[in-house]
This record gives sequence, C-alpha cells and structure tokens, in this order.
Amino acid sequence: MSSTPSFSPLYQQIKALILQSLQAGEWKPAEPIPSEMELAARFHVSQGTVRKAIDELAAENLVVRRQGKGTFVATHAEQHVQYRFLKLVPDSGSLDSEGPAERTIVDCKRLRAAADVARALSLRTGDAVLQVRRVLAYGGVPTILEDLWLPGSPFKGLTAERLAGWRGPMYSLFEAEFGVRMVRAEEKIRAVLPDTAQAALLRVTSATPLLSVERVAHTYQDVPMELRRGLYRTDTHHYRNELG
Amino acid sequence: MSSTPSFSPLYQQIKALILQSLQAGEWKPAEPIPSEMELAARFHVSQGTVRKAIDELAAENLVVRRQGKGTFVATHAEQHVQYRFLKLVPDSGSLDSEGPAERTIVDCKRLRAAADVARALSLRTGDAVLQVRRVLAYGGVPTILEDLWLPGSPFKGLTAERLAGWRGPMYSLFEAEFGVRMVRAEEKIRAVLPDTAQAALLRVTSATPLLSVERVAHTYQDVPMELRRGLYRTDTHHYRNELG
DNA sequence: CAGTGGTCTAGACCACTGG
DNA sequence: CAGTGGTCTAGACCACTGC
Repeated sequence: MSSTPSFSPLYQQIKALILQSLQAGEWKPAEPIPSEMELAARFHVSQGTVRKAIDELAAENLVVRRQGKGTFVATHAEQHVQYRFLKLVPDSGSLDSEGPAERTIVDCKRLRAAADVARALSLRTGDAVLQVRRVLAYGGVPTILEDLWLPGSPFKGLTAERLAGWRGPMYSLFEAEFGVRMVRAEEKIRAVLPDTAQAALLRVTSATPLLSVERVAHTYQDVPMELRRGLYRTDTHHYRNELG
Repeated sequence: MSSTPSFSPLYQQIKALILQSLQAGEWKPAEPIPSEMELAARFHVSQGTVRKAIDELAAENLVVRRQGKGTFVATHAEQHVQYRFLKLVPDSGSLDSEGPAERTIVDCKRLRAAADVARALSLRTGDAVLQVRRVLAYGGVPTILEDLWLPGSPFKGLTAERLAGWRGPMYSLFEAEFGVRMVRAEEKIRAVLPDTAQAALLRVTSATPLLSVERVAHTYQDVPMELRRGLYRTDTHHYRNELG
C-alpha cells in the first residue's frame, strides 16, 4: 500500500520514516507523537503496521507508550529513573534511598582532540572538542570522577556555568539546549589504579582499585556524540548489570 | 476462548502455559516446540495470540525462532556465540579471533554453605553445596579465576572429572546432565585487589587491580541456582556492556 | 511441494485517561 | 464521553526451509 520502493517489511519502512521525523525534531522530547490512527492515515498503511513499527521504537527506548494518553518522545529528563545510563548503585541502600548526587564541575575547557578522543568521536585529530571534568558525591563522599569530551560544533556555547546551573541529568541539558539526544551507548569496563590527581579528587589513596568505565554515547544513526571516562569507587557502590 | 480464569491478557496466559511446558521439560533444549498452529489449536486461541506469547519468550531468550523451520528451545550449547553470559572480550582482537579458553579445574568439593552463599542461593546456612574453582586462560595467559557454588541436591553427581571432561560451556553441561537451564543472571561488579592465592593463580602481583564480577544465575521462576565470583584481568581484556 | 515462521489487513472490542 | 493505546481474531499472502 505504501509507495516506498526497495524491499524490506512495510513496518520497517514506516519505522524508518518515524525515525526520520524524530531525528528532524518534528516532535520534541516528552511531547506526544501522532496517534497510531493518524500515522496510519499519513503513511497509507493499517494501524497494525504502524503499531509494529512503534513497538520496535518503544523497545529501543526512543519512544514511550502510555495507555489512554498516547506515545511520547523519550527523554532523559522525566525518565522514571534519572540517570538512565548510570549503572552504579549503592551496595545496601534499597532503591533510590540515596539522595541525588552532589555535582561539582572541576574543569571545563575547549581544546583540540587527541588521537584517541578523535577516533572515538569520529572526528579528526586536532578538531575542536569540549572537555569537562566533574565529581559526583553521595552523602558527602566523592564517588565518581568523570572526564568527558564533546564534539565542539554541536555543543557551541556550552560553558561550566551552564553545566553547573543545570538541575537534572546532563543528557537532558543536551536535549533541551543543544537538541542532542543520546539514544544508545556502549561501555568498556576495567579495573585500574588512579593517578595522584584522580586519587585526590576521590579522596582515596592511589593504591585503591577503581572501576574504569569508558562510555561512548550515540545519537540517532549511531553517530557518536560523547566520550566519557568514569572512575567509580566500589567500596560502597557497585556496577549492576542484568544478563538476559 | 480459553478456560483459564483470573484476569490478564490471553497471550500472557498462553505464555505462562508454554513456560510451564518448557520448565516441565516437555520439549528438550535445542528441540523444536510445536508450531504456532498446533499450539493455537491446543489452547483454543488464534495463531496471532500464540505468536505474541512466543514473541515475548523469544525476546527473553527462552526460545529461538527460525523462519521456515520452527521455534526451538534455547540452549547454552549451540548458542550462536558461546558463553552467552560472559561479557569479557579481548581489547583489540576483532570478534572471536581469540581461540577457545583453556580451562583448568583447580578445585571441586562439597561443603556446607556459608551464610552469604546460602543467602544468594536461597538455601539455609549449612546446607550442602558444591564449590568449584577454575581458571580460564587465553593463549596461555590465565585471565579469569572463578569460584562458583551450586546447590547440592540438583547437582548430585557432579564431579571434577565430569567438569574437566566436558567440551563446551559449563551451562550446557548443566542442561544436558542435570536438567538445569540458566535463563537470567545479574552481576555486581567491583574493582578489587587479589589475595595471594588468587594473584598466584592469575600470575599477577597482588597490587594488580582486577575486576570482581559476582553473578547469580537463575532458572525458571527466578530460582537462583548458581553463585559465581569471577576475577577478571583487564590488562588485555575488558568487560563490554551495551546500554539501551 | 507442504510446512514453518513473518507480514499485512480490517474490524471488533477492552482498558485507561482526561475533560 | 471521545480518544488513546492494548488485545484478539480470521484470513490472505510472502519468504524461507527441506524433502
């Protein structure tokens, strides 16, 4: 029924079209997308086909279904759990018994990308990047030290003040202020010892083993938009993972 | 159309019924389950309803769909990738460029469960458990040291010889010889320093930070059936995780 | 070729939300 | 109440597998 050429299941084509609209910003984060009926009419397919397309988008966390209300563009802000990508949890503390993290921006500057940073972000060595270093503390105990690198152009105008003044997850600032939506990420985890600067910021000795978590976060189309190197203290917290 | 009482969507009830059959061993690992049409007839529902039930089972990796052939009971054996639950990968090596692990059983004995082990396995302190210690090496380099605890009764008859003689993943031995199918697991990851015995087995100094991975693996109904504490060297490998 | 899972449709009805 | 997503059905046809 659709006029789209090529061959793949219809619902995949519909999914791709919806994805384009999401990416183009036709609907803003946390806003509803058109109803299944409307989309079915727009694309000249049955509601069931639209449904299957949206089912996949929902499974990939790009969109959130809410019965009786509609389907909404996913966001890192009002996410039922904040910090969607952070898997570090307190050892004993039940659920979110732990208050919000106390955040401190240690450093924030523009510089030219080193080779490894450039490669991770699909830039060329020497391209402008923004580097941020911050510490997250829980109950006064510094627990996470993060260095992160962002490509210069999409994040033009991002400053330490902007970061420090923001309430809520950093990724929701990226969405609201720069239109950059992180959709998927991959992490490489190692055990390391901190250098003296790192040890000082986390208030541990340099003989304390720490979790090194290197994350590359991607927007749509698997475009890498952030490199983040975290050092996690694991004496009071642990990295929690589910295996299916 | 179904006669099952209570209220939940029909396809959920069907899913539960199929799950019961899986659990009861009506169909063995790697064997096909009845076709959608047959199941629809058996349960007096439409094929579409069975389909949705099976879709969920497939999403949970309990079952594998193969177009034109049928739907098969998932197994840890012929899994397209072996070691379904092992997320440690070589740093540079592309995919499975790395040969199979060289496995060494260091120890295997029956003893009474300590409090922490008992709690993880939902046993009582002092209940019989089997404890195994083994080392996995890649290219002659010992990389993983694992201690694991299994509840005594389901694994009656498991010996070091049985383990050492088995080709393929340990979980596929559990399936084939003891009818125990691990379906889900959760891991708690920390950075630690090894004690002297651990350091010796991995041939590192006791100042080498290692990844501590504590896994609890569950069968059907979320019954815990294995506690596994792994120490991973992360100088040549890393723990890889995907975040959706 | 027959049998399997995979797609697509059209229509009915249910459950939840909000005005 | 009307509008949304969620379930269920029945039937047609497609794509892949193996005999």
